[in-house]
This record gives sequence, structure tokens and C-alpha cells, in this order.
Amino acid sequence: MAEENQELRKAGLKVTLPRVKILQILETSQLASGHMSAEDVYMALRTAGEDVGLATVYRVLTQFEGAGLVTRHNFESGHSVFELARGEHHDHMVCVDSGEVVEFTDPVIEQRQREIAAQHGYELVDHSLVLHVRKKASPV
Amino acid sequence: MAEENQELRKAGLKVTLPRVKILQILETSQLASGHMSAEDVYMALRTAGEDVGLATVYRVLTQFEGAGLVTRHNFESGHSVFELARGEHHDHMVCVDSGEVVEFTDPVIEQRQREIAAQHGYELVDHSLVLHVRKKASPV
DNA sequence: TTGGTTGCAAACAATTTGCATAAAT
DNA sequence: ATTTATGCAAATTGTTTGCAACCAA
Repeated sequence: MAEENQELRKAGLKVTLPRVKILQILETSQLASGHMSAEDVYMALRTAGEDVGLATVYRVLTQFEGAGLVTRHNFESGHSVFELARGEHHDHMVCVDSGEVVEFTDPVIEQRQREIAAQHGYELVDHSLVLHVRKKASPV
Repeated sequence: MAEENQELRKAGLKVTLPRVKILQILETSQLASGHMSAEDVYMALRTAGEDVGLATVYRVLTQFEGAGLVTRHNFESGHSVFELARGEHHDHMVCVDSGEVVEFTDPVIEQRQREIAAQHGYELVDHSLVLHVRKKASPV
């Protein structure tokens, strides 16, 4: 009877074991700053002894996305990663070598984006910015 | 004997019919500002009466990417789109309603990205920025 | 000639879907 | 009792690969 139940109800979703568990996993995951693939979540579930099918993980994550509980990213082709939506927006930096993910926001960039869209007669609805970075070459 | 041959040679690739044709298709494509999926290229080829296999299209596009002739984007999950690399880098603006693609670059954003990466101990290798925009509401 | 290239079909990986069963309200 | 969710396996989609035939250098 944790607050997860409320979150789910508020999102209009029935409170079921798989949904609660998946929510908990996402909340506690420190993996890549909380960015998990469906497979990651699936494995975390069975490590936790929960017997939830992979198809259900996909279904639930997609529902969560629709409900705004979770954000889906396509950092690289081939598969998506999901993270809990914590209200405030942020962008990502992904290390091309290690896969580490760092989050950041920059008001200058945010502002310029709005201006640029406006210059072309558009309004900014959303955006996705991913910096592909590499640890600074440290002297050998 | 068009200039495509030179481009291919310069890239260290044998001049073959599929490669030349695919290069031409990408050059002449006005589809979504020249952003085509492998499937798009494949269909354009057979429309042009060329009998090239889909697997070859994938192989050639991947080779082109490696050779720097083409850039691969993962705007959305599930499939990649390719565009001719015309030297200068640029970002994209995609209209959420019409799917229109507009290209742009902004020195301010470029600069900030480098600074932000550096602040976190990284160097910027590459980045991808996509603005999701909508035509400004025009007064009814 | 000779090694790179292609086409086709089979192989793959990520994700989705059909359907009978199980669980939530 | 109803309605919705789950598990499993089969189906899809996008992409890659093995291999024999083929073609450019």
C-alpha cells in the first residue's frame, strides 16, 4: 500500500502486481541514471523473484509512457530506454565508450531553441538533445 | 561517368551499379528534405526500374555512413533514416503535424554544448538535436 | 584472375499481438 | 460477475548475415 498505488490510480490504471513492481524497479534503479531498457526491467524483475513476462513489461512501459509516468528515449537504434518522468525536463549526455548517461539542462540552449523555432514560423512543442561525448583524453 | 564515380572512389569503394544508383537517389530525393529510410531507397530503386536487393541497400547505406558520405538519424524508434552528408553539420526541426523537416544550425547552441560537456569532464564527439515543432497558430 | 559485391533466403533482435487464463474491482 | 490484465507463444518489423554466383579492377 505504498504511494505507487496512488500514482497508478491517478493515471487511471488498475493496481496490479506487475505495474507496482515495475514502478518500484524504475524508482530504485540506479542503472545508467535510471535509464532502463525493457530487457533491463525484465531481468531486474526476475532477480527480484517476480515472475512477470517480457511482453507484460513492454505493455506496462508503453502504458506508463502514455500516462506520462515514464519517458521513452531512443538514444541508439535498435532499442528504447525508459526513465521515470520526474516533472522537470532535462537533456542527456551519453558516453560513446562506456554508455554512461548524464542528465543536464541549460537555459541558454532552451531559450535559443524557442527563438529558432519562432524564426521559422513554428512554436516549440518538445525537443530531444543528446550529446555524444567521451571522457577527456587523460595524458598517458 | 558522372561525379558519383569519383565520390565513390575517393571513399575507397568500388564503383558498382547499386552504389551509384543509391547515391543518385539520395542526391535527387526531395522526400522529407532528403531523409530516407532504407525501405524508401529500396522502393525508389525499383520505381526507377533497378533491381537491387533490400539487403544491398542496407549494406551500401551502412558503408556510405562509414565512409562519411551519409549520415544516419534515429528520429524515431524502429527505423533509421539516412541523408547525404553535405559537409556542414546541422540540426533538425520536425513538424509534429505535417512531418516537415527543416534544417538549421545555431552557433550559440553548438558552443554551449561544448561547454556543458567540458563542465562534466567530457569532450563533445557528436550530438543530435531535434526540435519537435508545430506551425504557429494563425488567427482563425 | 581475384577479391570485393550482390541477391536471396535464412537468421536475428526488439517489440507486438492473439488468445485462453487469472486477477482486480 | 465483469472487465481488464497477464503469460506464453506465435507473429511482425527492421536489419544483418551466410553463401554461391557475379562483376569490377
